[in-house]
Amino acid sequence: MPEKPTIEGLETTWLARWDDERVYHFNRSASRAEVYSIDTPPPTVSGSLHIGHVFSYTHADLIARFQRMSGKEVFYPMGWDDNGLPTERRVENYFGVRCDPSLPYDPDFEVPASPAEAKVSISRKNFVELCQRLTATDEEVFKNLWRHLGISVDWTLEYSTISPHSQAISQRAFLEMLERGEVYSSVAPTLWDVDFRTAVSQAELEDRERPANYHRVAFARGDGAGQVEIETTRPELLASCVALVAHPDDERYQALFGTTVVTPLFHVEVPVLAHELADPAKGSGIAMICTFGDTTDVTWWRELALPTRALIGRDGRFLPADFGAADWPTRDLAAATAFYAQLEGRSVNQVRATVVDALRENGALIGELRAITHPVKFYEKGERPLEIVTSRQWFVKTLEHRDELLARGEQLQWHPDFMKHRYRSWVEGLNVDWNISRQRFFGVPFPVWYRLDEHGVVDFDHPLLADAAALPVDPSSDAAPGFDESQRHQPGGFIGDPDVMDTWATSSLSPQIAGRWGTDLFERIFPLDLRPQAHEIIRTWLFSTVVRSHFQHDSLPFSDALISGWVLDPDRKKMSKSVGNVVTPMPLLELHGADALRYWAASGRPGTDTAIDEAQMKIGRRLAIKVLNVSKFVLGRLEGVEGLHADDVREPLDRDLAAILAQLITDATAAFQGYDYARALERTEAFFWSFCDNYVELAKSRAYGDPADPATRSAHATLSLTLAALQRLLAPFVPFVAEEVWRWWHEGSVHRAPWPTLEELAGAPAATGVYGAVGDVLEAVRREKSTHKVSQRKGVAELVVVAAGDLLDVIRSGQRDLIDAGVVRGILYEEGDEFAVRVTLESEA
RNA sequence: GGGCGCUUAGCUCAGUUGGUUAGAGCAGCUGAUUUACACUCAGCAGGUCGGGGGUUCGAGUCCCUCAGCGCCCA
Repeated sequence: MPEKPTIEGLETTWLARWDDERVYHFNRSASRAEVYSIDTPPPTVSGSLHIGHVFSYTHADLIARFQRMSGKEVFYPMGWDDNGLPTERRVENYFGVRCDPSLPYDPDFEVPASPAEAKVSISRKNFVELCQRLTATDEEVFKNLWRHLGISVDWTLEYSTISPHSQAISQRAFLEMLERGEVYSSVAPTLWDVDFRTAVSQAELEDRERPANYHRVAFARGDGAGQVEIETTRPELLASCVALVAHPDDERYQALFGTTVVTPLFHVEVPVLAHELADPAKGSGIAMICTFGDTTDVTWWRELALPTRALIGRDGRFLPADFGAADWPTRDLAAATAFYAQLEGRSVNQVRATVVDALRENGALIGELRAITHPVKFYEKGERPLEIVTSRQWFVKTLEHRDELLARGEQLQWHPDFMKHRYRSWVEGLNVDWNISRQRFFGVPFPVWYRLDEHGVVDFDHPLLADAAALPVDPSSDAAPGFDESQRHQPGGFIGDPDVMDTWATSSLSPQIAGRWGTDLFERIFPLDLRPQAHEIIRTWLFSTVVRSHFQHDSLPFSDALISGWVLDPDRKKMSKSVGNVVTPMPLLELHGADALRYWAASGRPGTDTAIDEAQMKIGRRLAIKVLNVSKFVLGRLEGVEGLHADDVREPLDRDLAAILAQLITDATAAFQGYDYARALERTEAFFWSFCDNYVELAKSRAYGDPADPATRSAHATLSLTLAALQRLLAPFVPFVAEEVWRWWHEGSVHRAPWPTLEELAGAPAATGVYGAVGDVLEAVRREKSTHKVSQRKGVAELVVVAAGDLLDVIRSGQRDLIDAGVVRGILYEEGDEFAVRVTLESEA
């Protein structure tokens, strides 16, 4: 025990010792019943470090430490989600490169010294190498933060979602789903980001309010008898119009249903149809259906069995149009073709301007444009509105399992409970199967190839599957089973599936990856006990993990989900990059210390958004310092005192404190078991400060007495038992200082010490109220001294306590400590109904 | 449009199944002074618990309703 204890330097010391002693090492021989397993979120390492990370990872760590002290063997891995689009984008910007999969690998490639405006095109393999290079350094930064914060993961269980192991697991799971018919590929209209040039899934969408204009456009009736006016925000898609649609009950259009109209400019005859998704209140109540302007168009196209006249390509530019083909007739082929020639190859905005000008010129545009604001679907990381592009994609069948997935949500224990609504409303709102293919580069490839027939035509319907023993495979460089690499792209040969999987398609297997699915380890940890995560990824990570486990294991992947809230900026505003109010954790960690940051994080209850509050961190730091000081004092009193036991707690005041401590242990344990770490902290902290300021002051004089005196021994035993309990109750919250003070008088780590129980207090003594009653009297004495602005060491000439008889007896039993702590020269008791204390201070002389 | 959460002292938040004068910390104010701790200790002051209505002997807590803030889904 140091002469002058300080919290400076504790982090460095204990981080190293914990490593040396393997305090957080998971014992792989433990049985499932002995294990508490945690499905740690693998953070996206290419994202910036964020104070939100500190927040939610601390919450998980609090539970991990509680469970470890409760005797569980804690499986607490750490993963990195390094594959996927965020990494690609970061690599493009960081190195100034762009992936062009048509280029050959250049083994001598060196990155530009400084990223230039014009990006250098490199091969896929070169690109992937750069991704791996950058994520390796990013992961170090994250790891450094977790370690500094005292997160008690077993670093030997580290994984990354792009590692060969993860790829093998991900590919195996995919092949098994394919075998069971839970995944399929099809050519379908898909939401598409034209900048990233990839499909995106429903989970990655977000609506953004955008200004737009309603254009009123006249269509001639097919029989020449007048015209029909529709309103559209996307006149550029006029050429892909396949029908008009109105609500079946709409009086205005009853006569039109079953007839045809002709599109202006392109002279294409299209039917007028009825469908209940047409909104009579929107625009003129009749809309044009294009293939495809939005997801409603896709629904109409499918349900009304309309032809496909897709015009927008993967790069967002207009494709050639096949006017005059069988399902694309026009009454004026020459005019349609001539006008469309001005549109082909142009962007959406350019086409819109050209079409609107032409409509205005020929009189089909009616009146002025009408400005509106409406929600537009964006890829959450994208900058331009999503288009709908028809392409081949792999889908997981979620829609037909909706009811089972809803039942899984009910089966899961949510903390807080109301978070289950997020899951339910998401699953209820699913409208397309989960698209897991991405037309990108840094990800897990699909382990499939396709035959080419003698004409070089691809047979997508009979994919060639990788051998399970060969996983992981990369079909872009590994030859298909039974083929030779020379047959790639050759008639009669094969091609590899060009796509990679959605990041969530791999991270949804975090239990299988971390738990080494296929080995005995997996059986010891699955289903996991806890999924800790933030609420914004319920619809992605949590949902997708439930889907995979449901299909693969017919089980929930974990029994409990602990959902953390958001960290708000100090003004309670949501943090975002664009607003520029994102707070990075390292400076705060260095300024206030890990225990202090953890204390702040622990005060944020599950599911509750919490503002960054440096004042709260300072209180945590104060708590840590107090733990040092009170431990030093108590252990100073106990020097040379041997063999203390709960039976030595004899004095009424001490026994009552022990009773209150027993209640605290019961409460804190129950709170932790219910995942309410914040409540456990609040209770423990309140008791701790009362112990320091009241009990220690009351018992101090006794504690300085003769160790052989039973009263002194009682104080010593109480101080010892209480301190030992408090150090452990606080250990999950302030692990560094708790470890420091525990080791002053114990062998081994506090983080492997048993969680306090009532047994160590020799059962719970009955509460008598002495501690509270004596405290009330002491408070009255202190108030009197404060009011008279004299030292608390000032003597009290006479203290008169007025109370009911039984209460008087209680107070009398604590008299000795009260007299010492209050410096009381004389004490009198009076029977009375109203509790009162009269204090006469000693005169100045 | 459907749903969820929040609204308690200047600020941040506790208030378990309805039960005595509504709690804590911070900030503020007034003091103390060093045999664990100035990164300390004591004390004081501060609230018609968002508005309205209802149930009840009794409502911060239950019910209805309105408002504001935040979020989820469509």
